[in-house]
Amino acid sequence: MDTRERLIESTRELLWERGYVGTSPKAIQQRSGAGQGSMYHHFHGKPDLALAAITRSADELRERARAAFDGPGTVAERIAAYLRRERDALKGCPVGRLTQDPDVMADPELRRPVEETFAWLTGTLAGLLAQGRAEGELHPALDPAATAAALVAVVQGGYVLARAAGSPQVYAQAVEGALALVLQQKENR
Amino acid sequence: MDTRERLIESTRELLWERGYVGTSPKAIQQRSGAGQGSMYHHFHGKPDLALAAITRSADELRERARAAFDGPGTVAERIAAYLRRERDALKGCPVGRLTQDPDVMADPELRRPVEETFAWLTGTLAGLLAQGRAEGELHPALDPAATAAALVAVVQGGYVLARAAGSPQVYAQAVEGALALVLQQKENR
DNA sequence: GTCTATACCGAGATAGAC
DNA sequence: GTCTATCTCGGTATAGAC
Repeated sequence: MDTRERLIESTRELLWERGYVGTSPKAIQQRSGAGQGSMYHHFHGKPDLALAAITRSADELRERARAAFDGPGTVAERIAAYLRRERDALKGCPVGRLTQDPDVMADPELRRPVEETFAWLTGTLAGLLAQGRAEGELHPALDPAATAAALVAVVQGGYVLARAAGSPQVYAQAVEGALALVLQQKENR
Repeated sequence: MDTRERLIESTRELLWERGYVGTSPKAIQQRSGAGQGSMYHHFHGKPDLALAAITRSADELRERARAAFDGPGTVAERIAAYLRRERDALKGCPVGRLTQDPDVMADPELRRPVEETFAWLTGTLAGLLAQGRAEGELHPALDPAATAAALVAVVQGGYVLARAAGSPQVYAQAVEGALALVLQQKENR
């Protein structure tokens, strides 16, 4: 991995662990093993480097979600697979976390990937839910957009609960609770 | 409002807006109108002041939730009232946000109020759900603890979605989606 | 209780040598 | 491309006068 690459990866880790305000150029340099001059040679500064890191994290999240959504099985199974996918609940969501970073939200460039990621995520999930409803797999009264928003929110909020409790268990509990509500519609249909 | 009080309130606002790492003593002094010496007279430093602010925010959250939970109406109505309560979705949760602050989570003293708040919240909500189930108001197969975790997560995650989208609408959508899933059980019973 | 002075360190970046 | 030197500012706190 070359220097530029190590800088981006180190920044991704630090943004995930400490957020934008909590991440200093010096910390990035130390973790990546790159020197001061090296970092400023490859990037214009902290925001520039952060943009590269955030964009990559957003892309990665999208790909992982797509893999579950496009996987095998019924709509319900694919949604369950997405929600139950192994996650490091205590670390939280590398993209969702940026939402709490005032400096990220204040910068349109840094903010865009975050905004687009969640728009895509809820939109895609809503499409999947609509499909499941059309195929009679889900309750006809189910609102795809609202349900999609609720499910994505459960994941993001599940991280909050897990971190607050200091245990990943609560995350799993929240997800199972939500899943039970969605899937139960099938049985009651 | 005396100086000490203004210091606490200003810190609460800043922690809410910018988090712990993003809040400097200087910023607190400016917002509260208190001088350097004044702040260090009333508090031992940033962590001490933050503890007072966090504790108060946690207490406040608890009281507001209790008001909804103990309000009039059926269990379903009280839960709906809690979820639909007016919230400043774009600002997020003053307590949940701290969960993303590495320095807060690393300090047991600062962390405790956060942990306790969510434990109480999910526990209380679970009790309410269990009551609703016992009284035949909710589906007998509903898991109170898991459902409570899911609902609290929807609120916390709803804030994330709202901030990502830059619009409070998404928050409302997520909450309504979750509520529809929970209440629908009643109709299908 | 509140003020000002002072101190030290890290954040964030630039300049120029190699 | 990478290194070191240097710069300026703000974060965080202490000391002592008033």
